[in-house]
Amino acid sequence: MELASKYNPADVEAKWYQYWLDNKLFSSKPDGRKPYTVVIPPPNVTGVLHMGHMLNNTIQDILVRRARMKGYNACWVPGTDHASIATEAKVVKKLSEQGIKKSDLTREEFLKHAWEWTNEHGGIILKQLRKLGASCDWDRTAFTMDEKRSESVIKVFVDLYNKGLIYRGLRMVNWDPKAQTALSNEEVIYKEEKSKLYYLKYYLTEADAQTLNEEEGNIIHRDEKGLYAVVATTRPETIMGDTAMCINPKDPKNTWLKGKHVIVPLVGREIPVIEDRYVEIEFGTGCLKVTPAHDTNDYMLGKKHNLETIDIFNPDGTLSEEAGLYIGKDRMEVRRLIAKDLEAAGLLEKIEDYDNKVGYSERNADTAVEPRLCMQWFLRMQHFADIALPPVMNDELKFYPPKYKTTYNNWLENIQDWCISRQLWWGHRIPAYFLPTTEGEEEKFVVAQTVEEALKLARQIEGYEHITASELRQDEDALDTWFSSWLWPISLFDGINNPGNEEISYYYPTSDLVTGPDIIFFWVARMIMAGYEYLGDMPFKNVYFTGIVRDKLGRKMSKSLGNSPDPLELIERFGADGVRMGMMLSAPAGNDILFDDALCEQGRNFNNKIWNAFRLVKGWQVADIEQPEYAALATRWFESMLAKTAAEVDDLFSKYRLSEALMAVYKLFWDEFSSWYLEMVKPAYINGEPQPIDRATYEKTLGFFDSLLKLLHPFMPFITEELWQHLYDRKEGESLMVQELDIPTACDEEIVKAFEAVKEVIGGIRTIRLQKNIAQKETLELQVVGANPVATFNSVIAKLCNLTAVSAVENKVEGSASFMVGTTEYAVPLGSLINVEEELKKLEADLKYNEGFLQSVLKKLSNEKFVSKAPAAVIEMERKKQADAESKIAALKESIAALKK
RNA sequence: GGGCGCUUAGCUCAGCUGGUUCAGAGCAUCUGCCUUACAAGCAGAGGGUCGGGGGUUCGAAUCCCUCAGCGCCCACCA
Repeated sequence: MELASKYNPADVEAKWYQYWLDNKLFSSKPDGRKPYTVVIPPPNVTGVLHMGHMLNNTIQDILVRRARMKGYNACWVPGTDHASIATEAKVVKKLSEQGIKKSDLTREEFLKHAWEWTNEHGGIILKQLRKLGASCDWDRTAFTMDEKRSESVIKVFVDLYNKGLIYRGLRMVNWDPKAQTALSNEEVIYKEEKSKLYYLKYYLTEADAQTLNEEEGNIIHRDEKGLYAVVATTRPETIMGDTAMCINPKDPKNTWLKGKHVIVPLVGREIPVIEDRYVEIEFGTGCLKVTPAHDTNDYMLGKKHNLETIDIFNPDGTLSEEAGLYIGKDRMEVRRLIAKDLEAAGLLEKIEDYDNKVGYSERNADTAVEPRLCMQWFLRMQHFADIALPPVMNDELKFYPPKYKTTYNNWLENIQDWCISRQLWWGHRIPAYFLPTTEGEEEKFVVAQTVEEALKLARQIEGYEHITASELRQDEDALDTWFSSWLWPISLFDGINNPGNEEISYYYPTSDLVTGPDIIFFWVARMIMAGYEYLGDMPFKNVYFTGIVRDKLGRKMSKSLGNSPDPLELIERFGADGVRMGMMLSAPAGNDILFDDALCEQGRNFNNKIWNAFRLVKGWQVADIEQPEYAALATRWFESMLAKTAAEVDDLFSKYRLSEALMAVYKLFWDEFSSWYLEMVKPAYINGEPQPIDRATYEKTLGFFDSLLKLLHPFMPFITEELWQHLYDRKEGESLMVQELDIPTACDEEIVKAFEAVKEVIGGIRTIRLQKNIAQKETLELQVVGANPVATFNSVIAKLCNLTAVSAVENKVEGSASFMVGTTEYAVPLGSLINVEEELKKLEADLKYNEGFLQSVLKKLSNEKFVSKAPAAVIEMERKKQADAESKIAALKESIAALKK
């Protein structure tokens, strides 16, 4: 067959992917083999493939393909996540572009739009993964909001409610005013921000001012309008919600305020001064304004001191009627306005620059989260922390790299209840049904999987015996997206709806989870919790945390920076295999990877190398001739190299050191196989005619190639399949991806070691050729002074260096260039070509180094403490170093003397 | 404020249960080659007092202390 001199990935990738699909090679069903299971971290259904997905899925595919070739029944389950808040935001945006407001739609109408959007964009990302070569069992493709998954979520909600682990309560939650929903603590990202600290004047009430004795202190603030306290705040727009001022009881500078009342600036409301140790004496003036409705700590203070709560915000972040001022204006605008108005009214003492942290919504990066008091659903987490912590801490379930155990431990030890309700429509609707109640009466509800069951439960409540379904009102809220994702490893095998079924029993616990450390709390920890709660076992045995993909300057990839390459375009430029290799070359587990196109280029170049090696081997004419000695040696040596590397790769995979495993195979192919082995066995040309190769060597070489392709396949599936198909005649339906990776790992260390010396000898001769500018075509001769430790390989050395003879001599001839390998001296007679002065210089430099080395060894050996305390083996080693150095020095001196004659 | 991690060649990293001439790899660089598999290549070479300082030890990139710089996570100083 004719092969181009350059590999063109575009020619073969689509073909082989389709071939794998057609032959159902990705599909998995429970059988007698051991399972190897991976569940994909489901990307957002409307998402587009980015570099993070590329890294993540390349790693998963490498693990899955390798497991498959190692004899496991490999099952990689793909799917997407409905990503409630992100998707809903996208749909809202799209609708608003069409002039439709969400508030004008009914829930049903909105969901219709959302499903349309999902069906249109959904799964694009999964299609893109195919270009990468992902060997997912596509027949299993799931969606967190498909029927089975939804049913599982609802069932779990009801179960946890019945176990008393889910409760409903009025709490201070993180409110996203843009999406108009509550968020969990984990969904809030705190950012350092340059803001202002406003010092506001709170005047004492006249009555209180009069009770104050003039002499009581000189720290009392006074101006023409009276006595006042100063409060420092970053949020002056919340003063309408102030219901107290708080001081620390131990704060001497504020004792004069004890028991007094002050007037909220602009608002005019009279509020009490309360005392609480929570207040930092050193911060600002030591006076804190308390706004129980709009700050978590203030809320806590409010509860403790029985303060009134005034909610001055609407859900969208504008000021409400309750505020009394600035009604309908946005909170951020009000901050600017009120500062001016306070200033104008002489109520603003000063403004200082101040750095503080502001919480933002994870999904609406530009929206500052507003603490807000509202009724939400919560999951009690202590129970889950208790079951999920030990298995990770005692390494039953392993984290790679293990440093994330600390992070995990930290979070679980300080666990807080999980706010699971979201004021969204896109998601799993909470299966709680409210019963009609009269004004002022406490709300009543039932929780059940269906309306029918809810009705049954409702009718058991006194006074509701005759209630009808239409009188039940289902909770409007949806569940947090992660409340479905946490069941993923279980729900994919229908283990919630159908416990103990064949699939869940076979595939669970899954093997490896590959994900980013950014979702360790959102997802990883919670899956572990759900796993132990519902199956009494871990959801996966190992977690591989990838790093973040950054650009080569170390910056995060982002749309706004424009530094994120389009993965599909990269695949077009370098081929999927090239890109996969580019991702893997610098991706040790847990380390951020600094992505650079050059790495993909390296991958592409490697593909080309493999391709051309294949062209060489398949281009040989085979003849039934005797195997030359050098070829027999070469095959014996490479067999050992292959075994050695296979063992090394096994070990590296067991430690999840994938980039190092790839590097080991890369070097095996490029250096050992191409540069050494093929050069050794390659038949010569005689009179411009290529000579045939002997059959034994040829067949061995094809066998090596086959093994190399197997080792490489998990990393670069396409090119390896293409070449494997051409290596021998293959039957329709056969594929490399299901071959067994069974390379023997027993290695002849002796020959490997001996050959390292041979390489050095050959390198020595090549250096001489280069330095003396002697073309490879010109033959040379090699003399070995004294015993020849590489005599076995003489035929190999002769072939690679184009030597007429390798001979052992007592003394090398005059006019030869020499070098040392170990303690043996090698010489290449060059006659008049030799430059005595240069040669001397070289030898003398070498001598100097060795004498210095000997000195340091002798110094060590003459140190009595060393000799008495170091272990015998170490001392022995030093003695050997000494002997070697002495013998080298003697040889060098002899050479120098000979040259000087 | 607490916790974790990092700093080794121009770049990205490995080595770190102390001792194999241990100072390594890949890329980049330099030199010579278009040699009939591959210039997306071949052959060869140079390059680091292992962030600074101190200590333990016969011996430290490796263990301890300290300083500096960087990164991440957690936390209710408005």
